[in-house]
Amino acid sequence: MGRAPCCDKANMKKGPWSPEEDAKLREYLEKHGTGGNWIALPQKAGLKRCGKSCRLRWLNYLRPNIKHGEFSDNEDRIICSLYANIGSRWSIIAAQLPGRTDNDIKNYWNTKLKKKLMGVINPISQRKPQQAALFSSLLQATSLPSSPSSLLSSSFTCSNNSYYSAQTRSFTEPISFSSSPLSTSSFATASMLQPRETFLGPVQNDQVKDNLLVFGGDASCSSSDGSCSNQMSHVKEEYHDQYGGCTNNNNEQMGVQNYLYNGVGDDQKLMISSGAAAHGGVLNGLWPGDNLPDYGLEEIKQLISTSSCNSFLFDENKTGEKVMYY
DNA sequence: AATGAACGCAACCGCAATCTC
DNA sequence: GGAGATTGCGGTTGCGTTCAT
Repeated sequence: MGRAPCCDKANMKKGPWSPEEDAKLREYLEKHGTGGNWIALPQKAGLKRCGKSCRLRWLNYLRPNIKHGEFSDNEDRIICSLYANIGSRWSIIAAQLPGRTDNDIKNYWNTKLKKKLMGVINPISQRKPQQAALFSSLLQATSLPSSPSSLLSSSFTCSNNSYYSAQTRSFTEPISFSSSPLSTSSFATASMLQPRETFLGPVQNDQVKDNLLVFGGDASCSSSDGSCSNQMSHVKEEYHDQYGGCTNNNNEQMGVQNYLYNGVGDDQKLMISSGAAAHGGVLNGLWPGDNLPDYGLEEIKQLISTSSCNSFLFDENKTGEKVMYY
């Protein structure tokens, strides 16, 4: 049985919003709110728009406190950092940047930030030995667990006594991570596991200190949809893929493993696999090689980890205690 | 000045998750 | 418990603007 369309598209206006439409929508929402039903809203508000379209317009543009314009360096860094660890989870990234929407960040990433990073990827691709050394030093710097097994046997304790068990690969309920400091040994995975509201609060500008990113504080709802939904079901899947059964990317994962077990230590294994498997990323060679037709997620992540963004991830002056607080 | 290419951003689309009845 | 409705999300597209030739 087919699914009914959310609205009668034939009678719906599409395309850019006029100031009049904006005014109608804003006025209605300020008076009545959404009433919990976006589908019915356009009719009530006297708009010939799809409910989805209204919702998007409100959340991406009309909603109060939306920040438009240039992204700051701190915001750049935050985006880089989170992208390197969680990939294109724009809503989660947006939640860390008050006033920014996921659409904004997505656009910004696709049009500017990615290119910025691409500008330095070529030189890196020519430095395999150095990169290996860099990887090594980065991993040392980040104090990752000594082996994947140490992670697999770990659990994440949460503020309200719920926790994630790697052995059972499940969360107890209720799910909530502590916002107290976590060492980077937890970061690679914990950051992928966090529900946005509880684990990562919005990053305040003054929270980026001494090249260390500090997360915490109140949650925000800055996705394009303004949503604050719990991400954990998705995260569970991700984690399952990562350490359990990666069904979609077996080849890539095998490729990772082959590489890992031939070339690098366990620390590296963890770091690489956490990114690669979690996203089902395409590994066009972790070392950008002779054939590099396109830069995949991993290359970008690698780049982020090794170049322009890493200065805030790692305190370059303190090789012994490189701890990020989240 | 004209024109085509590149860019940036708002909006759309489709799918998956969640909710409601 | 199941089906349909609604919401949330990320990828993609379309179009206006800017830039280069």
